[in-house]
Amino acid sequence: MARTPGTARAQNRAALTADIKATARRHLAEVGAPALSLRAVARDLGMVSSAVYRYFESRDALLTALIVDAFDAVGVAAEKAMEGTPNDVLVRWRAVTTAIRAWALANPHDYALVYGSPVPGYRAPEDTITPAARVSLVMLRILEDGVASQQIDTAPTSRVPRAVHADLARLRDLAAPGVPDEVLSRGLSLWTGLFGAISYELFGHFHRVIDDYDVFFDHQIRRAGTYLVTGPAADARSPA
Amino acid sequence: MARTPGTARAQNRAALTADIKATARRHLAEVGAPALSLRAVARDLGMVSSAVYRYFESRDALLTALIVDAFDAVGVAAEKAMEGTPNDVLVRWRAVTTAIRAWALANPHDYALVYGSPVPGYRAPEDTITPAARVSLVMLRILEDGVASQQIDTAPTSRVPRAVHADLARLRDLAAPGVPDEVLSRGLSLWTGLFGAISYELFGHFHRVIDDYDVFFDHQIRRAGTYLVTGPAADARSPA
DNA sequence: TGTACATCAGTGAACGCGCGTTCACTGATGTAC
DNA sequence: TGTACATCAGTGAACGCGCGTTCACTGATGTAC
Repeated sequence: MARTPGTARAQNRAALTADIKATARRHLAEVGAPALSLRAVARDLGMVSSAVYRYFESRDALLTALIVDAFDAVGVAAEKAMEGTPNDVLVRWRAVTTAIRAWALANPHDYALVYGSPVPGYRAPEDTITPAARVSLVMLRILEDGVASQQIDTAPTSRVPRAVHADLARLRDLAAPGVPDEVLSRGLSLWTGLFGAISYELFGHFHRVIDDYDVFFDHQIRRAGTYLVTGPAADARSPA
Repeated sequence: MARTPGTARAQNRAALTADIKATARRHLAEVGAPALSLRAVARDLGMVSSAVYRYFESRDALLTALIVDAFDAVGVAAEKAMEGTPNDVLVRWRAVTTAIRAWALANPHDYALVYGSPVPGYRAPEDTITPAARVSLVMLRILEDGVASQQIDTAPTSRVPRAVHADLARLRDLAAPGVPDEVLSRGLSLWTGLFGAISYELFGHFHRVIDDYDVFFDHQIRRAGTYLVTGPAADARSPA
């Protein structure tokens, strides 16, 4: 059992690392990422600022940890929403997107941290790529299962340019076997659209335009789900 | 002619105000909004930091001016793209969205300033609302003309919840006469989707997924245009 | 056209503050024999 | 089980820096008569 706990020192270390991150997240929620201060975090924990350097090698390293955690959190939210749903594209799409939005509303600064403007001067290391992809894999899974069970109309509706096909093919091989260009393309469009909708709401661009965001979002998501499954109107289709 | 020029002092004032803004924009492009420093701007102009207070009452006021300018700039970009186009929804949609993306790519920090995370501690005054709306009016105009000329399929495809209808009705009365809920709803969805797509690209979320952004964007925009005009597939339509 | 006064632009010093990071150090916890 | 040494956590002072904003001031530009 000496596996997780380890020595008392190691335990303390793990606990304090978690404490620092938790405090940093609280500060993040108050002042935003660019103003996040290592000294303030230390002060809040009753330790001297230089002590934090035993746990995080720099302010950027702390930010990276927060970013990784945020990506993981939104990934977990999406995965949980997916769990236990039947293989019904509309149901899953709605459950997952609703969960992502709910997470964003509950953690606006984490959302802004990962989906808002990049923090100036901060360069994301490679370690963030895997956690960042997590939430997208849920989406791709919906597409995959939806195509496999023939819920999603896969008929091509527009010519896919060669360069786009190359990108989609790579993505398909990597994480979405069996999902044709047509559906991947539709899916990516809805996916970026989802984050556009959440950002618009969260960053206040619908101020005085939309009053009831909950209902509006759900309505838009249902529309999007329909489009995902059926594609555009038949009269717009030009066989490839 | 004493209108625009005015006294020599007033001219100097106008010129220096413009210089300060221009310098601030340059700094913005280098360090981002949260790190924008009034002192650094002053230094760069060879003046003492307190002198800037003759022109902008605070750092926030300077930021507000930059925000207003950015909103105006993207609005102008969209308007210019719209000018001279025939009343063809697909052509206009493509021209306008392409212009907006081009502006964003050319001015990433301005884009981030207005469409990215809000600057922490900064509260946008009401003066930003009108310039912020400018670019959206172009979109609404496309819808309006497209509906009036019967290019856009207006057949309802899904029940619009009451709360959403209320919001859409207000928007219609304000800026989009004659555009039915169905089309407004579709349009808003594509509109937020546009900014989602640009943000995804600009903020690096498609790193290692999409290689050729130009082609990808254009492909997605054409898809979206088709959807805007025709709506979802007929078999998905449930008459209201 | 000329003078007297008011307005304005820009200066320079100061206030009070916070930041990230380094470094030599003390004292506690762990490890090897 | 006990001792000697190595590792580590946390301290406190310091470096060097930058920030927004205020204020009393000088000197130039404008305005009214």
